[in-house]
Amino acid sequence: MPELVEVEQARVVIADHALGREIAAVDDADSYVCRPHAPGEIAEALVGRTLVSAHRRGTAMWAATSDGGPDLGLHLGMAGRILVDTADGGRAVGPGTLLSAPAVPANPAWDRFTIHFADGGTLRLRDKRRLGRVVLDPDVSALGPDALEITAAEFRERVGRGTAPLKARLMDQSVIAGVGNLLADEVLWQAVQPPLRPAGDLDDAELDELRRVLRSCTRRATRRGGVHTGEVIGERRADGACPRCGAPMARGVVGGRTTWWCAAEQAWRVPAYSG
DNA sequence: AGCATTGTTTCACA
DNA sequence: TTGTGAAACAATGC
Repeated sequence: MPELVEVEQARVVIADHALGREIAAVDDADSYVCRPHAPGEIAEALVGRTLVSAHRRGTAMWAATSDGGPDLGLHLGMAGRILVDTADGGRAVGPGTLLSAPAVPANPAWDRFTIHFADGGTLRLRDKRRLGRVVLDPDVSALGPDALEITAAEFRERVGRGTAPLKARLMDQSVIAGVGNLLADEVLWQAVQPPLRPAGDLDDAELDELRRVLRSCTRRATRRGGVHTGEVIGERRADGACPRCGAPMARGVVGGRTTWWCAAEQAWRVPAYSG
């Protein structure tokens, strides 16, 4: 589920519904999700406080806490969702309530971390696959600039270098933070760039265009409810066809992830050796 | 049974 | 030392 788009949705849910509510209890018993904290450690740091603001950089998210308390880091991993029960006892809100988004998984056993507010409501990390992470004072220093905040000059400088495939460079969170596997496929298709092309080969105009497309894809996905709504995402299958030209979609592994691209428009062949 | 999965981290290697 | 790629991580669905 979560790339930058989904994490931003979750951040907004927290900002709109979870701030200022006194924390009465915390279930941090999942010692894998909460590593390296011992059970009770996060609870002790949070009980009695409130969340005061919600932040995000790439897919890393955290909430500041009152009275100089530690930041609460919340990472959604591969399948995590944030659910917040409203103070009036209303139904949970979260990305899953958006019409086009996949339904929130219902199994309570998938609640890996829960904050119980004094008003009776909760904030939960519901994560089917358990690759999400909750940690106090998360270290985000290794992340590059957020994909939505990076300037054109930074983008040219950071993305447009190296011999790694363009897609791998885009997904390198230390280069630019927030672009995951699906968004990368969508952006490269929209920009008509081969995923396998070496990142350092792009000129400034191409990099500027790539950044423009990244921004438009991200905005569009946010508007429509998630990165899965991308135009080419539905064609990521064996009999998929390019929505522009109808050519078959090609499949490969780039940057360690399954990658789909238009076999005609985004083809890349290693230039012939001409020495 | 076997493989794939919208993320991150660690390790091996050039 | 730096960059790159593969595997592991946990759990589930097809």
